[in-house]
Amino acid sequence: MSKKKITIQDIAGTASVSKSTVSRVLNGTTPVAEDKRLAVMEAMKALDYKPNVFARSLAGGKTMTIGIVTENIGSPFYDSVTQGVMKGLNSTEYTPIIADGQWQPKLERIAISTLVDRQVDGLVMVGGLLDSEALDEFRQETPIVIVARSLPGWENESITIDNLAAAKSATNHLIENRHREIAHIMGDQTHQDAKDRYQGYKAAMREANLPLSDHLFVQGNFESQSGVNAIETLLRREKPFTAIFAANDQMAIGARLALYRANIRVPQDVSIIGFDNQSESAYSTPPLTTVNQPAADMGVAASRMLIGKITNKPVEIPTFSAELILRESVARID
Amino acid sequence: MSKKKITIQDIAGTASVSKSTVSRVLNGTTPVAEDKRLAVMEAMKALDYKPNVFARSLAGGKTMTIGIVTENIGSPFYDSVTQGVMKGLNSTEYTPIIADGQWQPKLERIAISTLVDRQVDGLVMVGGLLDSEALDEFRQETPIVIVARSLPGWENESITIDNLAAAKSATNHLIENRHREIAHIMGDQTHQDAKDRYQGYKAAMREANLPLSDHLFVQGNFESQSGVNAIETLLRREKPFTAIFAANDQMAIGARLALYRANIRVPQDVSIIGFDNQSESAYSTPPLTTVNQPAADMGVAASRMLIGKITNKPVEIPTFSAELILRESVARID
DNA sequence: CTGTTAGCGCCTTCAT
DNA sequence: ATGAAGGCGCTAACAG
Repeated sequence: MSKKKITIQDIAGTASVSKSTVSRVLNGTTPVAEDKRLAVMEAMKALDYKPNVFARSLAGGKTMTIGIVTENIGSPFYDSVTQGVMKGLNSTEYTPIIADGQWQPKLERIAISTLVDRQVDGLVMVGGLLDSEALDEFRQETPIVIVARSLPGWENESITIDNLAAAKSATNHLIENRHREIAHIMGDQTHQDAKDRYQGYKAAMREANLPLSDHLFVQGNFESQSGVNAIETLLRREKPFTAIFAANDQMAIGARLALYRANIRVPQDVSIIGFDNQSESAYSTPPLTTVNQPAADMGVAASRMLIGKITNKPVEIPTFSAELILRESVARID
Repeated sequence: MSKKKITIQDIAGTASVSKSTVSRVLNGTTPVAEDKRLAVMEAMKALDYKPNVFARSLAGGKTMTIGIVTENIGSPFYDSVTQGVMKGLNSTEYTPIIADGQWQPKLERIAISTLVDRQVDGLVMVGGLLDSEALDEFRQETPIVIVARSLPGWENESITIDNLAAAKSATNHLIENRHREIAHIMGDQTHQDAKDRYQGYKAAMREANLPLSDHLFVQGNFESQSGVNAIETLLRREKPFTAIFAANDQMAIGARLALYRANIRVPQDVSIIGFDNQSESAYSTPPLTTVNQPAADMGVAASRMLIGKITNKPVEIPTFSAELILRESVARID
């Protein structure tokens, strides 16, 4: 195929112009006479010219790469978001490079450093644990956008849903179906999302004048197994409950399995609501009522927002809202 | 933080040597006097020097990036593999850049081109659809390793398990539990894996002298919904079956849901076996017997193999085997 | 509008 | 063993 790499010089030659002119039509930085422009484009086509990314970066400063920091241990929810980010980048000139934080502040920091050292033109954090100050440090070097995580002080550069409101409406759904003893399986409280969902649950209970007894809360960590454990804990407490609101689908699925083992029927005996609308929830037996977060769309939005920042184009922060997906895991109490 | 970028020149200055020498200790290309070496290293530490990837690539030729081609629509199994690849790269000097083929030959081709244009030092294909010839075209430009897919002619550059054998042993497990009417939900037959699993199933049936009736096969596409549809089809045929072997967990889960809806108990009435050991399978009700593929490990191995090729180090092709994970979805017929 | 001249930061002969 | 010089491919002033 491509024997020798052809450069800007080559096409400059066959188009009888200077390198600069070629560069200009390439980047559209300065107007170029139409005829020359065409000649250049033709030459590029003919020689199958591919600009050298590295030379370009070296000379120009911009690397046309954007860094994505993922936290790949954990919920597939974040994977969807990452997919979205990449998809958003797909239609642009930017290439994503990914580094993994694995939900460990130390590694997250390293990941960001790696990316920054690689001189990415921008950074999108998919979730993450680093606090505002830590990120501020990097923010000076490169624009950053945070998606699927709410961080105080970053309202203008992050994309999230209102977890509190979503959790509240999920809980309300249970209440409307006449449930009174509603247990909550909490997510890892180091995540703001988990806290917000917990608060949302409490708010709903409070407004409905339902007691917020300690025995209704169980600590989980967003993983399925913690859902299983949560039910076991709940059962051991021997206090009645007719519904469960889990802070994510994985724990909800785990809970559902534990109930199955304990011979408790869903939804006849106990109703369940999850969060995130992962595919697992749709094919659970029975399918799980859950809260849908438009993960991929949020990712796409984040990428657009970042590119907006990079190119100094006006960016408005899109709003995303969660939506309750009604499925068979919730029954009405009569 | 780092106000101005410090270059090889700067550290050359503070270490009182020439740029060349710095470059040499940096790359270990030529012996350097121990004292100077130390001086340089100290300077680098002191100034927090970070080599410029782009300059290095421009001048040197190698870009220290490896491309990963993913197919992100579909099974989370491939995600695990990709994770593995990235993890394997993590401990190296190489940075991964990802492009997505989305299980579309056309896009896959574009993805590879993008990566090759970016002058990646190597390429790992996580799954994929392009045929041998198409890949050969790229192979000339850069080393390629294929993982989680078997492609004729690429035995020495791919990492897979023996899908046929695995499927056979899964089917045998059913047979040993005295099942005779075993249905098979096939995966997308454009995937070699799907074909192999189908063949494995048939081989097991044949060897056990069980009839291979047409009404026992249902075409699926690896997605959960196709598992649901498959059961509906099967039920409509009104031919007896006591067990199902699905070509992946997602379809198995879908099948399980459809059975639930049809009021058919698992495993009392029908047993199920899936494939891939995705987390969904472990928390299904009941948990699903499945075939485990060491996805992440395969990914890691692929990255090592690729780097071996790139650096011309001796690489031996590691072997991975699948393992049947016994869970509650299979019952013995008496 | 367009050609010329400098580098960007680093690696690599080539002498020494 | 080490410094000097040239160049990787491209962009960015700077003159015309």
